[in-house]
Amino acid sequence: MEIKVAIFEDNKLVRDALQAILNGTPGFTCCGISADGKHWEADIKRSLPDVILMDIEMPGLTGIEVTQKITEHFPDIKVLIQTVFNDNEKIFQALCAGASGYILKNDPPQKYLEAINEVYNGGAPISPTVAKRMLSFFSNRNVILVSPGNNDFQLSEREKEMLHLMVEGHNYKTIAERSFISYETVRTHVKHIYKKLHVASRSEAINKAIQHGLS
Amino acid sequence: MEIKVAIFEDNKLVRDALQAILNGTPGFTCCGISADGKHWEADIKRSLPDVILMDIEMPGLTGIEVTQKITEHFPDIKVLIQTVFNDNEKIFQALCAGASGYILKNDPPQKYLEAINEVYNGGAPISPTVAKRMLSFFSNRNVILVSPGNNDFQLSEREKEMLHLMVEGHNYKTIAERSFISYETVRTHVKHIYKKLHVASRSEAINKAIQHGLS
DNA sequence: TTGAAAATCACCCAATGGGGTATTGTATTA
DNA sequence: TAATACAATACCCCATTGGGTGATTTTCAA
Repeated sequence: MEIKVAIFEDNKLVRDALQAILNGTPGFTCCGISADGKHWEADIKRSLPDVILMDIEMPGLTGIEVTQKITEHFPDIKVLIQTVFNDNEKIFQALCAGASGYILKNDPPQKYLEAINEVYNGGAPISPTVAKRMLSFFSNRNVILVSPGNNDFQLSEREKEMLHLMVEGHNYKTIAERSFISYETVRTHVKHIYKKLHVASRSEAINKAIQHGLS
Repeated sequence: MEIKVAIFEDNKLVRDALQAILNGTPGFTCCGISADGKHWEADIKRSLPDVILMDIEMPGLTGIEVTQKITEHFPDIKVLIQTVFNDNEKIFQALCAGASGYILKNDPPQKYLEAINEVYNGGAPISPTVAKRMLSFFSNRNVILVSPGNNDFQLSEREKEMLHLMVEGHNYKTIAERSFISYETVRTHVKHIYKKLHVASRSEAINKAIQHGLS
């Protein structure tokens, strides 16, 4: 049984090269190629891949966002992210996106095939350089982990704005000034927020907001 | 030049076995062994290792705490953590402690030696199982990154407790009940906290506490 | 087109929070 | 031993916040 691989990659040269390598190697098939993430859902439903090779720097929807959506909607499909990891801040976003492995963009083709095989078999291939960057990124940091999802408190956009400003430590007056609305309107929004979050004070609201990633 | 390795491991059998392997292999020396982390600083200053093999589950000071202190005070010493990683929550604590690599406790001796060699040469060895756990741990989580250090607001222990309860959303009354002190005493502590943090309201204090990892 | 949210503003009253000041005992340290 | 810092307690005054009630306008979907 061949491993069906779909490619998301904006560079045509790289895209074609990867496709050629995959189709030219026994055990692998390239079942789909996409230059961007715009139609990721349709692309995937057509190609039905086992493994997706995802470029992290794509125009429009980034590879991170597409990976997030794919792992959410198609948890059985493994995503292998290829990156240069120049941007340090993106490392942990990419980590949280739910990919199954990370390889470097200038790893040799043989590494690509090994990595694809490894994720297909439930492994988690990480290139040494990527691993090193990951560790040094987390080294001596304080990180707060937030329970996933459950963001369905039905807060309106305006209410989310208010809550965000509250989390930042503002009071009614400064929130009103920043939002160009009256003090009393801010209070009304906040009352609605409290009802929706089932809390009765500012600090409880802030706590809940942070705990559920509403900030 | 031989690589000088110090061992932190509470199990005597494992400890002796590791020592024997290291001393029996050309290129490696065991320069120190410790059954716990109580005297980590003296131990290290005596043995002056290049690499430390750290057991994560030790009595007293945990391996995570010791690793944190070592990487803080001796940034040139590489720490290689050996773990079973049964406890999922510990993964990211271990990550943030600043270790240079992670291997599984039941990896074969050959893997140990390879890993020690790899960290010594600036690499970041991560056992496949550990890598898989790490990725699945971060998968689809929201994470808040916090600026490191700068915790020198000179808060007393009691004040930190108060602040912690405030961050959790409690009011004066419930803080007083939980801490078994009076309402007015809580208020006094909180006033002191506000002065030390240079804030003037609860939400600002909460914000600052989270931003600086005081919670 | 009619109704349901959402967004805006306002007033009242009670509860909570914030700032100042003061006293007492205890522990640590110079 | 004296000085210093911290913990704990208490009171006053006023600012801010929380809850209720009510109203107008807009927007969006059934």
